[in-house]
Amino acid sequence: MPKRTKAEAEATREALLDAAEVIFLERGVSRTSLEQIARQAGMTRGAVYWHFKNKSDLFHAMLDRVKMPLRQLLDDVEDPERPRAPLESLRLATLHALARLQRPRSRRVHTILFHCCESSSDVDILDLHQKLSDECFETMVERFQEAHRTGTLVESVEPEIACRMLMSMFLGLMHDWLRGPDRYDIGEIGPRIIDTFFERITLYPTAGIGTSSAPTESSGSVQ
Amino acid sequence: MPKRTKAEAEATREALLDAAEVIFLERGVSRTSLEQIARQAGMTRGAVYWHFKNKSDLFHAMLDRVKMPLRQLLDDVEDPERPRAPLESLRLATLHALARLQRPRSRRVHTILFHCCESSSDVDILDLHQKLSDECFETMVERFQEAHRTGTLVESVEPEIACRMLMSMFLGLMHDWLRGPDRYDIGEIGPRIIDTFFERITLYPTAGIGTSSAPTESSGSVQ
DNA sequence: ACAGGCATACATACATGAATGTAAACTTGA
DNA sequence: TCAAGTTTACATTCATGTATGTATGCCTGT
Repeated sequence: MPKRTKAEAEATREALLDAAEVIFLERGVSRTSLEQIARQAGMTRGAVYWHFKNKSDLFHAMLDRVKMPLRQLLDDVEDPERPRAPLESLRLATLHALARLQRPRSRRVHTILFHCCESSSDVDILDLHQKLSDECFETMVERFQEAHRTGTLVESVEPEIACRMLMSMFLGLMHDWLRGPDRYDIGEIGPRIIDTFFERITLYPTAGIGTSSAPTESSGSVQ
Repeated sequence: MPKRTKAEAEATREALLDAAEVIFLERGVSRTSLEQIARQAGMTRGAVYWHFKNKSDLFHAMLDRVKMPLRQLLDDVEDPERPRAPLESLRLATLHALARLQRPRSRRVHTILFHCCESSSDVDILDLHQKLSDECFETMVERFQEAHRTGTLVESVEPEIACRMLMSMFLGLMHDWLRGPDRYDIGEIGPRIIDTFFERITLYPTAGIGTSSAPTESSGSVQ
């Protein structure tokens, strides 16, 4: 029954993307044909070619439905007008990114990105990750540098190294957990890892990280 | 000129695997045909099908030429009769694994594993990583537990968490660096990351690790 | 030692199937 | 009716696996 209303057309588009997520996940991107995606959505290849130029286009559209967590992380760091201690801000952002990752769609798409698609096949994952990673590093390292200046970051820990440690840990944790999400509860392990990391590199002038009563002064710029 | 000597046949086999590394790297595994591999090696598909059952078999043969660094890491931890402190043994093993990764062949193959192949396409990467990762965790966590018992590991750091931190950091660093090896010198950044990590979780009864005799105080476990 | 015979180490040819992209038909909402 | 949305049909491309061809190295009997 062709030709639905405009809303229905949009619904089939979403259904196609949903289907793509499922099939990409279980067959891998390169091994899934557009017909498999169409059938999973209850359509035919014609519908796919109407809404998307080709598989690569569909893939990008699928990615666009989930904001990348690393980018979202940065946005949430900047979030309120209320300035936090830089390390605390980074910690919360990381935890938030971890929480986002557990949402079904985000989890599926990132699993596909990490484990079910090749670099130079249908989409240039390399550049995609590259830009995100670089942008993420540049923004986060400023926080670490500020923490280092203000003495919140343990002095023997270089800001650039701390930043790469955090990013590597997060990346590695994603990679490992998404490989087999049922092996352990990321909602429990993840925060413990993040918190332990920040606990080990943070110098507390007065109180601890605890819940949120982190001290935000220590304005004695050491230099 | 068919039918070479036995040594020559073995040489073509190696040439085919070399070619596979190159082409897999630049085209991705699923997009490379066996003919492309054969031509890169100066052969035809007949040679490929003589030496290997199919693309999956060839892929596994390629993997077999590089011992997996994580497994090699564990072997080297156990290496001499001389018993080391568990954390120091882990640190050295990690550094050694990092060094191995920089060797051209290892680097190429691991780049392929991380970025140029899908999970359920030609080989089951998931299981492959899974077994390795689990085995690695089980062995390493014992070391961390021992360090925790003997007081070498900072008490507020749980052994299981420390183990996952190290593994995630290493995995994430591999993933990130192999994505664009020319962005930074892993030979310099890597060890600094590893050393900083162990410096931050180690309690030194008397002296420090390499150069830095930094005492890790701040043991006032808050909360 | 050497002449056959056989297995080896490839190359070539072919049959098959599957995925792609496009064009044309169809069907219904606006 | 017109165009958006979807189906069906078709031509093309391409990789795969296999079957066959073939020349050479190696071995064995004498």
